[in-house]
Amino acid sequence: MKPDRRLPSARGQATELILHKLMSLAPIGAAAAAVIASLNGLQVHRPDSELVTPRTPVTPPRFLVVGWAARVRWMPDGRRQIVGFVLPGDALGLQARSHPIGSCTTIALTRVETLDATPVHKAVMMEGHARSELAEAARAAANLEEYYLLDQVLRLGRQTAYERICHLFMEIQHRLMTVGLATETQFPLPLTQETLADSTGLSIVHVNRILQQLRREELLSLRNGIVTLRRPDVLSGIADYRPPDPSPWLHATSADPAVVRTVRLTGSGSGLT
Amino acid sequence: MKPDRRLPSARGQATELILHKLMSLAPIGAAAAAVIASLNGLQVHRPDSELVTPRTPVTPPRFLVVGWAARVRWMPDGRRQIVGFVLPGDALGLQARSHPIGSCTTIALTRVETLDATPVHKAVMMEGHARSELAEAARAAANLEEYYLLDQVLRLGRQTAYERICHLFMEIQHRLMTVGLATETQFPLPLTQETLADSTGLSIVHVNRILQQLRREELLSLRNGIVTLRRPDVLSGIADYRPPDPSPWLHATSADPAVVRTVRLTGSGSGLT
DNA sequence: CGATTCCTTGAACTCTATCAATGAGCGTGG
DNA sequence: CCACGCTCATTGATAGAGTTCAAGGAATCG
Repeated sequence: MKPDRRLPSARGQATELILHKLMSLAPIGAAAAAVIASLNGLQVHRPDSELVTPRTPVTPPRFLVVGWAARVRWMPDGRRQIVGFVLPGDALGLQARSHPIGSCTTIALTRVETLDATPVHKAVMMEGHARSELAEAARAAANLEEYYLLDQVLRLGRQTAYERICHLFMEIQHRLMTVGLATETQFPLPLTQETLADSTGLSIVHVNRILQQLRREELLSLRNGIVTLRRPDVLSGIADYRPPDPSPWLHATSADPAVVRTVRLTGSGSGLT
Repeated sequence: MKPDRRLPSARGQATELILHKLMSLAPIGAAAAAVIASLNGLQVHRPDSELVTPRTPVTPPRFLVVGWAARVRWMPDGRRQIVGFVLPGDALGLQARSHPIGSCTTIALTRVETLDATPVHKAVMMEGHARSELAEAARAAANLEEYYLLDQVLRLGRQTAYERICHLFMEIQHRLMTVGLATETQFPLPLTQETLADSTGLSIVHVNRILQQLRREELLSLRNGIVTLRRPDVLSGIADYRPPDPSPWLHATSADPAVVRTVRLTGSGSGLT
């Protein structure tokens, strides 16, 4: 793997991003935060490389911190379906359930950077002290993952092409916002229309036409891999988008504000090179 | 709840069914088998009743032992999507991840009977002795559940109506066979065509036409809620159906044959009244 | 026997896929 | 610097898969 020759604070930003996400899922104390801050073992993966291979346990578990990946399922005739996207802050193979199975491959859609999540995995396993905070966060993350999977089923099963695209964009915007990589109206979308088609169960051509329509209607724009939501309210109405409500998972009081405040994400860079 | 006024051995059959399924997922020793055999707290649920309500923890966790249920997601305009079916032997809310979330309701599609799974839940939680066998089985069951969810995504995203129906039937046949409720060529299907449509993302009318076609081609028949696969090989070819491979989850040697032999399911009754 | 519920069938329509071709952007090498 | 090859986006024309509307039949039940 190539050495990391970018901003010196790259690793720090990465761990902050993970911490930011976990804190949105469960209260995270100083001890748990220290575990996150200690993560290292940066790996860089080239586009199209396989991050997770079916039937092969993920060794070791990792956090994706830069770039996008997708869980993909193939049919023998070449059709493929993207089951879900893996975005910065998401884990690969952290939950035992999460990956070894599924017989679906996870591939990098862009250049991807991952961190070794073994310390978190260990902390989760030996259900010790405040480390159970990490266990709770991991469970919440798995719940979230399932939530997005169910959203995907709803999109594919009962929404029109138009609704599917809107819904997917709202989901991505929401997910990226929780890790500080999107604003209320903008987010990076480093996907080809073919990838979009494989996620929404549509043909490339039709994805293109829906995007044209959305632009024509001035609901959004998409240039240089950046989506701008011009009418977020209208879009979420079209899609009937409902963001997941994390509150049911936050059994305890929400995270200590003091801790939260120490973790300010720096700017809203795209996180995509 | 109505008292159970059917075969005296009903509860015994139910626990055998669960044991049968768990043994297909992980080695189950005598101690763990005893936990299963001790399950009680039979409840009867009427068709259309809610077994699991979104945002409400399942209390207590249960095993479905008779009948069919479905996890359902609604849209405000009345469209609904069935995310997956819950068949005899499946758990409701056993895995922490499994249900409290998802914001999807589980409804009984037929008359349903459930057993209180609390003893199993406790055994899984306090990761004691051979009880970890139950934990392993529970994890494997959760993996399986995810597998079926991914199959559903593939069906909805990239298969034609014809393929979807075939694929779904192969999945159901396979799942019912693992609990002794189906043969190689026959299984009960207590679903209306509307339910089938809501699962496959199709319209009722189109489901009807696909079924007509499959009958006309003599690939299967469907009468009185019984599906007969006349050409299982052809059907699984059409659907590109691949049954989940449990071997990756069976880390240890397969279940003790002596124990297996004690658990003979009685006949192949439909289990559906 | 009427009232439901579910299944079946036909006809018209529409959404989405497929086929085919063109254009824009980009990196490479001569 | 430009030509070439490549990938990706775009557009039109056509075809097909699946939906919607509407109505009739079969089975069940009180």
